[in-house]
Amino acid sequence: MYSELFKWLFMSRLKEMKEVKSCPRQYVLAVNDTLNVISGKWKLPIIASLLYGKNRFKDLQENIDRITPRMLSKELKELELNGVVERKVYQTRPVRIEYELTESGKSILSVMDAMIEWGLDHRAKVVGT
Amino acid sequence: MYSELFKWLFMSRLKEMKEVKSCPRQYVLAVNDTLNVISGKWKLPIIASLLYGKNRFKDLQENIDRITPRMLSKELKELELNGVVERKVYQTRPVRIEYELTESGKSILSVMDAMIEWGLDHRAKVVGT
DNA sequence: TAGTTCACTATACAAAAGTATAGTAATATT
DNA sequence: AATATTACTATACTTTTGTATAGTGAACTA
Repeated sequence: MYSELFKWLFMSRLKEMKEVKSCPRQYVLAVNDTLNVISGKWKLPIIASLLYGKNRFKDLQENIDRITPRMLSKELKELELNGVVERKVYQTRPVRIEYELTESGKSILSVMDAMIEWGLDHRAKVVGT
Repeated sequence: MYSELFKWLFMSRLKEMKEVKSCPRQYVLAVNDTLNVISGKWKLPIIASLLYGKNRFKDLQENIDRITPRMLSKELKELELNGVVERKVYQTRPVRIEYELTESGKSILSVMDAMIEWGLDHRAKVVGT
């Protein structure tokens, strides 16, 4: 488990560098990578939609309530840059463009699992007290 | 595992409600709760700092590089509202105020673990290809 | 050939998130 | 009595993020 080590995390933001020498820098990067992929209003709905099977621009636009083409386009580009989504161009006439989750994209469900678990637990604790 | 069910998630943002009837609504809430707690520029550094043992306002301010008192105050209030942090007032003269992570706050490390794991994996895949 | 679909882009704007800088009130220290 | 520390708050501003609305160009369809 990383938890013990995580206590030494975030050295980039923490000042007392001497004491945080042993901090695993790559963990900070890993957390930031993950947050970049899932933060923002539309990233998760897009990922969920792609998991759900909708993969053309139009499909996504119809499937995700109130998203504008600008946002959809922008977010898809970012997700592609981040290696989470792949844009495939099929050379039919007319060309058909499909967006697919990469392996990494699909495996982000593991993070969702952790978030669901924590969220449910937390809600129970807060309501319970 | 929640993964299979997660495919039916995000009904709040998805239009085709008939097909998503079986969606576990509480999972969506759980994910949103979790994201609320960890998103923003300063939430994780604050949580990390508190784990690390720094718990007075001044400590946190010195420990978190470049945070302004306005942001620290604002974020601590939000974290308190969300049940992640507890503000304790000790009736000494002068009063001493300490911020502590609640049980929920501490357990958010499990989410971090998942994010570290995914982030490292993802980085390896992206660099590796 | 007029209209429709697909896959976007452009421009302008509004709202949310974060920053900079200064100030306050209570107490303690010299 | 003057200065310092703690725990903040207030005001104004900038940056980032997201929205609204319209338009483009290529192909297809009636």
